[in-house]
Amino acid sequence: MTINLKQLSKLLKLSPTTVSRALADYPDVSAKTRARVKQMAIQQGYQPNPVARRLQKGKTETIGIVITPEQSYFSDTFFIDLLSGISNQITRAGYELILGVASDEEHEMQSMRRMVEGKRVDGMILTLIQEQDPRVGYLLDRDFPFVLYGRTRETRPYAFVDMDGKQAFEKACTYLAGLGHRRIALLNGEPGFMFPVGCREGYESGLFLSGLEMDPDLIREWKHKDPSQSSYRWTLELFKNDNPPTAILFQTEAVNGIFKGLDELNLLPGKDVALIGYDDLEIARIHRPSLSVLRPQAREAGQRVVNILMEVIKGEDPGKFQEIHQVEMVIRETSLPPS
Amino acid sequence: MTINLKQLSKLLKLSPTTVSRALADYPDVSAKTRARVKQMAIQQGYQPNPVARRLQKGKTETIGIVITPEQSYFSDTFFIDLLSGISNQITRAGYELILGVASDEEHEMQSMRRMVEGKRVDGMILTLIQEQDPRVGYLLDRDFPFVLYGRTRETRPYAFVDMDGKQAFEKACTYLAGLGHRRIALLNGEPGFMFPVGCREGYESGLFLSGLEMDPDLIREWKHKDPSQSSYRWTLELFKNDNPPTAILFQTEAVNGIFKGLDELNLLPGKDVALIGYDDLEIARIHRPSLSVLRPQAREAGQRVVNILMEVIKGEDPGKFQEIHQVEMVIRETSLPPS
DNA sequence: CACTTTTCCCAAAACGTTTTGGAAAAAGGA
DNA sequence: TCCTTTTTCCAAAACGTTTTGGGAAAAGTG
Repeated sequence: MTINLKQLSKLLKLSPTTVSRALADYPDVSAKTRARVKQMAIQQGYQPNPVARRLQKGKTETIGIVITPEQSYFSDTFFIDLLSGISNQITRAGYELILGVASDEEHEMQSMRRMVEGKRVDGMILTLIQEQDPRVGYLLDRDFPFVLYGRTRETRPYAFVDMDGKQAFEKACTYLAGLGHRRIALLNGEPGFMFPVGCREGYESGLFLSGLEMDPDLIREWKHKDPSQSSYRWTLELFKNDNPPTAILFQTEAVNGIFKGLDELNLLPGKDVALIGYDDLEIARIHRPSLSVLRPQAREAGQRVVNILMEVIKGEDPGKFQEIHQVEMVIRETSLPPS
Repeated sequence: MTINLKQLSKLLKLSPTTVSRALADYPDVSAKTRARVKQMAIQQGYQPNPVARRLQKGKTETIGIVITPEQSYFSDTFFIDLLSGISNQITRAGYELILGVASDEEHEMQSMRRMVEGKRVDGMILTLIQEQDPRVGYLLDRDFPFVLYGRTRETRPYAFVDMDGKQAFEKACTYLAGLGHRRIALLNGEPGFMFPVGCREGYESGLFLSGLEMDPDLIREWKHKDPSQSSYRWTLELFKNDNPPTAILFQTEAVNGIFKGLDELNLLPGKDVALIGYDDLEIARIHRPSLSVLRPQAREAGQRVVNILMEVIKGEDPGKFQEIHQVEMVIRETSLPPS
């Protein structure tokens, strides 16, 4: 059923060397035999055994990624889009993507160490990055190729692809201010992770650029493990304020809790309170009124992550690859002027 | 940094053969040297190169799975739980899980063929099974090891782990009937897939056992690609009925659309209409009123899938492994008697 | 003690590629 | 024609394991 190189070369009355080189387009095999070899290879359905190739090449041709279920991150389209971009690009390079699922931070590290120290991968992709992320230090210490989707606090140079959360939230904030909103709240992600840091910077910068004061009472943080519940509570709390917000910025994962909170307060989303979420999840499109969002291009980002990782594996300086991608704003029905 | 077998054996003044056999607990190496070898291996941080082992053993020690983004299947906890069970069990066996992400059915097949014909995996795991599933025929034809999470229409014997959707829906249906509901609707999954078939059987059986007539007007089907939108429309349509339902059975993925539809009709979930969903997603727990659900044990199922696949790879008859797991019912706040 | 059995170890082969370092044949140049 | 260069091919080594098939030494047996 599956033919190997030796058998194929016998069929062609050539040496395995020549067949191998013909298939790899080496110039030292004549055009005629090259064509003959390729045709026979196709006819016989020959595919080089990847395991043997890996051993000889000293590469695993494999990239590793570890995900954690808690990352409600896994919501809808966003993460799967990222993964889709990653997977396709890896396949295109003839590589493999191996997946670890870890229940907590400890197992996450354990799963990564198994891949790295067990020589199971040539490079790692990291997501859901923390401000102080032990994984980054670990990989830098042993000079192992990796790329972050996101950023962390680390002085040594490393490669990353990140969304410009700061610019995104600044844009959303100035947009709302431009509509006349004066009390804009931020329901931010969990502290400890890197992404909310940028969100907050953009939010503050947006307020400043619009000549608005920052009010600590209008900033709240929800939890990854329980986005809906925590955002629900914070929504109620925001409106206990004497001078409640007329607009809220948040991550779309938290939208269910916000809708629920507003509903309980008899406030209509979009009408009584303007809303702009980060991430274009399905719920954002189908909800009535539909949700205005900041839309990161997760698929493209995933592809870039892989392309960069390939360069780093080749030996390029990781510090050269630090990309910050712009985020577009999609105005739908929940971003009207204050009533 | 990373030591290999030859270097380790030199350090121990033993042959590579003996070291290899010592580490593998062969009886033909003395207890004393075995201990010595193992200690040195740990001290030197030796780990056998998996690629070399795979080549020699003629196995890839790798399992493949292909997912499609359209499977809104990916919602929250369910799929990630399944994947978590799969991943952990695979790691425990010293194997690897490689992941393909395919945008449509064609690429799904293509991704699988690459894994199978490219000798990249020893076995495949299939999810989101269709009634007529070309993947199953393909794998059976070439006698390649695989296990389904789900079932399909196929006469040849094959291994699967499935949830007893029939029993689950029957249980939910008779429960609601027992509360006094006489008009119970079914908002079923997309035709063509296998799961909705069982749901429908259970639903009909439940009605029958409760002495209720089946009414085709109370059965609707939503689309995978757009669960919320389609279920929203069907919800509105259900209540155009002269004799509308007092309860709805459905898959929890579709709950947003149902809530939206009920809201628009000024019907209170749980109070005016009883609801029981299949799958215990986050939204089910956090919604007020909280949603009664049928809860499949996805993690355990994932582990079983892997254990079975390992047996099939060893050469066991796949027909021996056909498991149907019971589904528990979690009564929360949306399953009250009719008002 | 002489023979058989058991214990313990190892050299060599094998897995299926790619790379290295030529070598033979063909072509080009005088 | 003879020498040099180019073209085209290949044998052997290498990648790092595990398995095969002994073989020497130690232990048991009569």
